[in-house]
Amino acid sequence: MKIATFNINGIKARINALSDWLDEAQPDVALLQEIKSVDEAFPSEMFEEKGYNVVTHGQKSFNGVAILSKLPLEDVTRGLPILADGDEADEQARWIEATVVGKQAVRLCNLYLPNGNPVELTEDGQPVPGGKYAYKLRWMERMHARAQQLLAEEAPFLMAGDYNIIPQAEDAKRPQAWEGDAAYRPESHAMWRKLLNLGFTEAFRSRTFGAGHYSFWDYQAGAWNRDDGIRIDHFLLSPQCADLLLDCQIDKEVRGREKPSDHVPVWVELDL
DNA sequence: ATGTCCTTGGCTCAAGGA
Repeated sequence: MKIATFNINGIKARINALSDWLDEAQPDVALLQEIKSVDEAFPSEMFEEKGYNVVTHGQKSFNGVAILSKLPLEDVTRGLPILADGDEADEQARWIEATVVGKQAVRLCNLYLPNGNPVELTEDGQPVPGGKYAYKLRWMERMHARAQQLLAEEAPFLMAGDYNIIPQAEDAKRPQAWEGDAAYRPESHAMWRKLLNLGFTEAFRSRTFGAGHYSFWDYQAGAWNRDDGIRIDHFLLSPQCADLLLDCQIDKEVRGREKPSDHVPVWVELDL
């Protein structure tokens, strides 16, 4: 089973690019982020005609996630659970879960992690409460709690999407340019490791080593032409899911096409 | 650090987000 993640940066602007990529890459499942559309405006019919089931969790203008799947999507839930006193339901559409059943069932968590910039810090270096960076870190804390719940089931599941996290220096062409950025700050790296340390396998790095592998190139300053990219789109696999991993690749060439997203698809092949 | 793109409001450009 081929499962892909793809931040499309707006469904209206990406209809053709997305359609073409689906036709040739033929993923069984596509986890989409930044659909930037309300549910009613998402062109589900176009994907249903290609044989996909479609579920969305959208909002106006920003964010929004969707799942396309050739297999039925079961037990769909939207949003991260409210996990602590004082937590409010997330008004931002960034998380959707569903289960697909191949040889066995696998739970799919599709996420669009907050960007977190600009970073605002207090005088003693703490993220300003209510600021975008504090929201990112708090969101990661909630995601961590949800991951713990799912791990307790000891069944295959994955969490994939746009993490807005550059894991290591080798994941950026110019790492020094990202120092201080919400995707590369120490607090962000600490939360990323805290997630991984629950026992996840980062699919791409379990198979490919070394620098020069990116999933995002900014539209600005000729980043694509200079291959000035970062790797921020990831798959985290639960132990039972990692055992099923056959392959993980980045569809880099998609970035060089007509009217591209600033992200490219990343996919895993699972023995399912 | 900014050589861009996407969205919306209610236009023909500006602002916010990334």
